[in-house]
Amino acid sequence: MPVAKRETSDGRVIAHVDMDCFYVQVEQRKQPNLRGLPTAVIQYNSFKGGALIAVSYEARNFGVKRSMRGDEAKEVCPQIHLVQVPVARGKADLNSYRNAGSEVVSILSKKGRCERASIDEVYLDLTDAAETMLLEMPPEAREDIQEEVLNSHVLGLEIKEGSDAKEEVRKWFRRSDATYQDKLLACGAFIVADLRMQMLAKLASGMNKPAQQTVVPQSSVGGLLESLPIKKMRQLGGKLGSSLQSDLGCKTVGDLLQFSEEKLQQCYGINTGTWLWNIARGINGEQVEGRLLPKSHGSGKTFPGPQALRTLVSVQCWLNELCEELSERLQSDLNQNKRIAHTLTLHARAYKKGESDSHRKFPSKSCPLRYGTTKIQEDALTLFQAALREFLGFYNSKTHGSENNNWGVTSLSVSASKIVPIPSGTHSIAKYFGGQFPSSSSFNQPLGNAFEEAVPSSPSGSENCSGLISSELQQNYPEEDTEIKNPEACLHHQDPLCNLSRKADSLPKESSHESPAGNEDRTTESEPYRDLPAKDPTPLSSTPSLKTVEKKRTAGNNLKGSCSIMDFFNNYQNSQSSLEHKNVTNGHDVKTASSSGHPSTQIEQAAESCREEIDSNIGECSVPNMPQGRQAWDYNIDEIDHSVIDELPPEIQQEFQAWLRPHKRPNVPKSKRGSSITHYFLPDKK
DNA sequence: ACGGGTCCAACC
DNA sequence: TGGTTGGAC
Repeated sequence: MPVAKRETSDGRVIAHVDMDCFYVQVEQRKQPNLRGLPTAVIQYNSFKGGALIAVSYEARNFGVKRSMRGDEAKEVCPQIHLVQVPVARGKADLNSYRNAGSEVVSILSKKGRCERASIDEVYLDLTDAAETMLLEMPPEAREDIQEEVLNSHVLGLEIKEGSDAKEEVRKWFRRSDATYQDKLLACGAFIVADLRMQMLAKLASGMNKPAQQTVVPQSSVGGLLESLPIKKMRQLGGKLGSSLQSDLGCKTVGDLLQFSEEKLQQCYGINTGTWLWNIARGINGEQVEGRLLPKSHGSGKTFPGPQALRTLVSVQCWLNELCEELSERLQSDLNQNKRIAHTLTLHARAYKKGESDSHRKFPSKSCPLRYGTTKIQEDALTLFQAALREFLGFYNSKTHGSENNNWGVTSLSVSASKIVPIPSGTHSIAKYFGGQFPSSSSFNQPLGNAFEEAVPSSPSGSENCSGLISSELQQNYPEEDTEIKNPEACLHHQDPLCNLSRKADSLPKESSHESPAGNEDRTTESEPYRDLPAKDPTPLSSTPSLKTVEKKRTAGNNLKGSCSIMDFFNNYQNSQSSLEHKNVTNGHDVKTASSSGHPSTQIEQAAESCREEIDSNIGECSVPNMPQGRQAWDYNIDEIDHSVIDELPPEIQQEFQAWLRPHKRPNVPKSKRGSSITHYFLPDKK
């Protein structure tokens, strides 16, 4: 666990924790006999021995590199142990790594605010803990300094020839004439060393990296940046970094110093320009976000070259797998963290045969996320079909149809975002969602935005905004029937015709005789309740049962999206009176409730059942977000005497600090930039 | 045909 | 504001 610590310009002590070859460490914990041996983790054994995605330091010593194939690694290092990434549902399953990453965070987060940057990378703000330690046990008073600490790299500390490095480091940490910030930093180093020992115990694997802990005093930042190659700087490893080199002639971060902030802004925009100007000076005002949980979940897979998916059935097959995984993760997020995702997005890559630009853009599509594996699968497929039609072109689809062999999908992924916590005190709601959703409790409000463009809202407010695609799906794949029961048939050999002959027949070939602009969509709208759920899992019929209609009326309020739990709270906080809102949500006048937001979801439906509980909680909602509360904050920040800040409650201090940080500004529109010579310097505009 | 994710800024 | 895209790691 190599760790770099640094002080930011505002004097905070930040640790960057980067678990190197993390996947290997996790696998070595699973198989302790592999500890200390040259090991690599690979994905997909089939092609040239699989792709290496993590390499232990023992293996690196043999010249094994990431992005080698397994076969190459064996050549370079015959004794290497290759461990495969776990596979579930025919795809890489990163869950064990994700969970191990959570373990890491849970240890680190005891010492300070954590930001989970990736599966194996965390930023940790140790300022508070370091301050406490400085008071209780200042470095100069320490007699015992751990080995771990003495092994630190201290940037800027010269170790003279023949001198004892550890002694020098010890002296550096303990020197009494150090600045306050360096003493704080020293404390940070002690804390990190301690954390690393804990991690070691937790992961129980060898410490692989030679340079395990690096301390970066403020005084050495300048020298560091002066010689740091542009490309090594975070965020500059890509096109921006290239542009900096080719257009401004910068080889190192320090070379940026010669350019004014204005110049950099002209070249790269107001925010990037300021950011560049700052980082050249070692200034990075970004604070560590106190966020332990991911903002989204995704599941995807690539289908390189010949493996490309060429039929709707095989796409559906794989989408089902991806959605199943996603749904599982959403379910655990709900159970463990009491969070609900609101948006489902589908991404794909595809090529079209016979077109010169064979990899045209495949549009991504999103829609409100309905919980329940089957729902997610249905919606994902519908999104895919919408995107595919766009991809193929509305007119082309008339002649070729989407079941043609003219396209191939080379990657698929589904993701869930807009994840918000269930308000505290409503845990019974979580319980409500904890189990599987009975399909009977659903009402199919299939997809909002994805089709709104194709299906204009009727003036009355279009209670049913589903389009042709989804309705075809519903009809051709009535529940229970649509499910591909045996995905393995698809998974093991990627033959799309996985015992689905009947279903393949029922695939929507209809799309081949549909009108280009999607006008036909409207015709299906003539059955207003077509998409409502049957109470029983029977195929949907075009003549809805009374029960169904009833369901729609009660739950129908939610169709306008004003009644989700979160919306409920948001609206409240946006200064609507709860009474007023309650009237709306409990009433049957859908129109007045409609303001914005998502069409209905099951969650919202369930929310209705829990409304009383929410109402009782809402009374305890904090008031500061109410208008009066806001006004209290409406003064000039510059007029505040900074010395009082310390006396404010921590929360307010934080808010105040936020004001002192650099603010992002909206970027200047292109038209304004393009008028000058500066557009010549815009990044990578060819 | 460098995989599978995740996050962010910019654009519309 | 929110969906969509592109980029970065």
